[in-house]
Amino acid sequence: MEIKKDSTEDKILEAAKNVFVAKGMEGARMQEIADEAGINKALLHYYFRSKEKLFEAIFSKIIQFAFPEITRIAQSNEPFISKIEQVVDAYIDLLIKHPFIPGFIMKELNRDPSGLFKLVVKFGLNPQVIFDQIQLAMDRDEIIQMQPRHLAANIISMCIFPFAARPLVSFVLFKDDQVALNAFYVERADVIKKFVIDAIVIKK
Amino acid sequence: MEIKKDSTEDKILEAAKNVFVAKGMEGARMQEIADEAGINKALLHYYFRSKEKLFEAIFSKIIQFAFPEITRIAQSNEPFISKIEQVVDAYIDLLIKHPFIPGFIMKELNRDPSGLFKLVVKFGLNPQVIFDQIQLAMDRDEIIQMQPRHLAANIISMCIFPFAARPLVSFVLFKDDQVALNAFYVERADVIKKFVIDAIVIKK
DNA sequence: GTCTATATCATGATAGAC
DNA sequence: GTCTATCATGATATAGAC
Repeated sequence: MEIKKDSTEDKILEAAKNVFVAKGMEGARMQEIADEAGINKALLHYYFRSKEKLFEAIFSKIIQFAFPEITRIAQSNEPFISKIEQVVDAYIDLLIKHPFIPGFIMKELNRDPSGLFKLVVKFGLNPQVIFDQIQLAMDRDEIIQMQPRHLAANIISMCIFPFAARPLVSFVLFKDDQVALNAFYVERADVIKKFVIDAIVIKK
Repeated sequence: MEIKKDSTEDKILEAAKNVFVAKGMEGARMQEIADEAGINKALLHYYFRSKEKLFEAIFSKIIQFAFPEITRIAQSNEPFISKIEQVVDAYIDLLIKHPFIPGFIMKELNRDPSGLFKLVVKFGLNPQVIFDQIQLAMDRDEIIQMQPRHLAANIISMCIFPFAARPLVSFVLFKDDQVALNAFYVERADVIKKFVIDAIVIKK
């Protein structure tokens, strides 16, 4: 996610990422992006024809980053529980390193859903593969019976929501104590894994 | 959440709610609010001095609505599990009736956190009461040991996130089949209750 | 490629008639 | 209270010199 090189185009991309992430498409100002990049507004339009095009460039980069290859993990040959653990670890790790991603995506998701969908399709996220794997684990009595979509929703929700609502979590749960907040996020991976396993694994 | 009466002020509030919810503070246009209310822009400024003030009026109404009295449920004298069930039912019921709330709050949460915090404090949400109740249930061996903040985060996440990310859930999980999507939301309450209970209740 | 200066337009806000 | 007309600002975008 570090775009930084030192060409002008890279400086613009890095600056635009920061401003768009902080303010969103509507809140961002071309002037602010230019200032942050250390250039002037005209150059932004020279490299990217319009604000819209610049935003799309940034948005696309971030989406690629935000959807890790969970389908790949899902199709591996390991036990189902092990796959869940890997997915949770992969997500929490990504979110700790780039905590701005959920807030950014959720903001733009409500503004212009179609823009996101094109990219989701383009990067080949295939939910059916995941549901099939869940169903298989149920048929094998590895886990209890439940609708695959709900299981997926539960896991993803517990991973992403505390990051998407970061300002609220910080204030309500930790009175803005950032050290405690960061510790909380690090703990999330183990907490979620244990919680899910206790909920769905069939005790023998 | 229905503001509708028929005075001009009420028409403005209703129109402003719709537009602010759909577009957010930055995306909303005074012209559009005026059109939706069937009046002209000047009247908006006559009733509410500025866009900012109008937004605050709407935001405050919605926040009051979004934080049901979970502290009240928490302090009742019922078994802990029964309280969790009531909280989940209350939340899902609210979200099904007003599915726009999470998206709206999350958008503004990232734009101006302090505005939300003032209101959260004002309406007296006290997380410590909830954590104490969770701790008590653990001390009584009703549920397994885990950090109260994580348990709360897990439950709230599973309730809210699928609504906050509605366009994504609709597209990725249901290919925009709205009937199936609505059924999914109705099922959420029972699914979450069972999931949480299986994860934390100590089997005797 | 990079800059200054400017065109063009949309928006929030106000003045003033009725 | 409600309207029309207008202002003031600030934004995206472009023209043109270097």
